[in-house]
Amino acid sequence: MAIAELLKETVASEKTQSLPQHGRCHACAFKPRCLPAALDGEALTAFEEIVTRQARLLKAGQVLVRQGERMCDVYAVRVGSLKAVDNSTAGEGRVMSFHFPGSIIGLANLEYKEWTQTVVALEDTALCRIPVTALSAAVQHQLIRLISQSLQREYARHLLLANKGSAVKVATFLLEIGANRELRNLVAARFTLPMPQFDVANYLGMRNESFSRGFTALKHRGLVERRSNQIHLLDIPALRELQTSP
Amino acid sequence: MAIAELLKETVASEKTQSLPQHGRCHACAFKPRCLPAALDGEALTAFEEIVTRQARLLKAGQVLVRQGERMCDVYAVRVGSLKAVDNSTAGEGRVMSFHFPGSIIGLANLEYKEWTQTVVALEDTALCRIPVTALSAAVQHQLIRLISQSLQREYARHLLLANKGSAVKVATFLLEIGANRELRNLVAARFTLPMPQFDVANYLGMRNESFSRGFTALKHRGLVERRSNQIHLLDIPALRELQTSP
DNA sequence: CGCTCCCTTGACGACTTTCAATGATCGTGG
DNA sequence: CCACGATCATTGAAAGTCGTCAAGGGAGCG
Repeated sequence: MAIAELLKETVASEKTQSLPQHGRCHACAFKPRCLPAALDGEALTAFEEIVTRQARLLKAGQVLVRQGERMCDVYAVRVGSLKAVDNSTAGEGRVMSFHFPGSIIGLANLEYKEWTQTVVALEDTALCRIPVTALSAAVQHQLIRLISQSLQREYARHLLLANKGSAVKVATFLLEIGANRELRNLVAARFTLPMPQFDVANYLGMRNESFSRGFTALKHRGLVERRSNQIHLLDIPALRELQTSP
Repeated sequence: MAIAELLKETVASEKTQSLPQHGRCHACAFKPRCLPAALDGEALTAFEEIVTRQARLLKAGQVLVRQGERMCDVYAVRVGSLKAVDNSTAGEGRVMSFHFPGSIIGLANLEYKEWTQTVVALEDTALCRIPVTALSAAVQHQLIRLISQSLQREYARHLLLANKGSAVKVATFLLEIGANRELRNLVAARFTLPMPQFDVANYLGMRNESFSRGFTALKHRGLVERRSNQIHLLDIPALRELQTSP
């Protein structure tokens, strides 16, 4: 498959250190570590047996699931990235979350049996389809940890949305992306944003223009650099400091 | 116990319709339906066996758990109410959630083994202590539904924090309280807020003064009434309409 | 009665949004 | 290979909202 080949290259070229060796991931043909980071050991094995070969591939812009559809599966992201958009209110929708390799899509919808968000691929993306019926016994404990984590993350986002100015929001977002990449053994300080800027602004609860102003503020302080969607974090400690004090 | 007696009265007097009869709740001496609403049938029974007699009583203002403490248990609220406050940033802390009878406290902390929020009783409150070690097999499935629900709620709050003006935030909050009371078979349109106003304002990501202005805006339109902390929703449909359009 | 705590209201300043125009980047087709 | 158009990002100025500071009012409690 062309997409898989392409993405294989991406993963290989961006790798910076040798990956942990806790068993090869059979569900994912080319590299270990493409399943949720929180899963390991026997849980990982159990997980793999469930999802083996249940792959789904999307090109940039394609829709994974649409708000209102019946939900029968959750999806684990292997490579690529997606956004989850809420269209329930007027206007052009609000980006509720981004999903990168390792995250599971649909954790907020297990209770209501239909999708409450529309999920769209931001680039060529590969996923594992996981029937909710498969979420029993063996993996439930892991699942609980994952949802709990997500909930924690959302609380952090509340703090961000409520208090902070635009520059701080931008800085926090970029640091989050970096931290996420570190978990995936990629360089934290230099990366390409897969989504357009206005998606990020939307996610952070502000207008495109405000994001732009916030970003140039950081740029003028020499904390970040950018060409197109190529981001370079020049002074991560200073960015971290921004989050707490002013 | 004095508190329990007092609260028994409260529950009895506010009850509006006969409660569903799916088995008596042994863990809760006076009424059924004081355990999480999402639990029922055999799951409820299993739950009760675990938490039987593990009660904990708090007076208004008392701290249930403190941010940073080791977490060994989660808590189910039986009667009363609490707030969960994050103190990690500067300032006087941000209210992350309120907890009413039926909700479980600690769902976001299962992954990190310590409390990330300080939880304080808003009034005299009774809880069930539930060791996390007890969260196995029998109740895990229910637990997943509960956390998933919470996550969904947090997404809804994002929509609120990001888009809306102060009046809409106030309206949404009041409607949420009403909806929650409906689930507990209480009148939705008339209630007493157990928390001071500035806690609500904080929860909604705005200043006390902004909340006040938002509320009086609703009052002038004849949608709500208030004496002290006694709230009366005069026109619930109109309040709902506010949330969507302007 | 007077204290404290909390809510309300006003005025001003800071920040974000809005509207509008310009500029950059990329893909397409000539 | 260049030019064009489309999409997206930047920048400015005006308007609106919220935060801040300050003063006043009201309810509850000793």
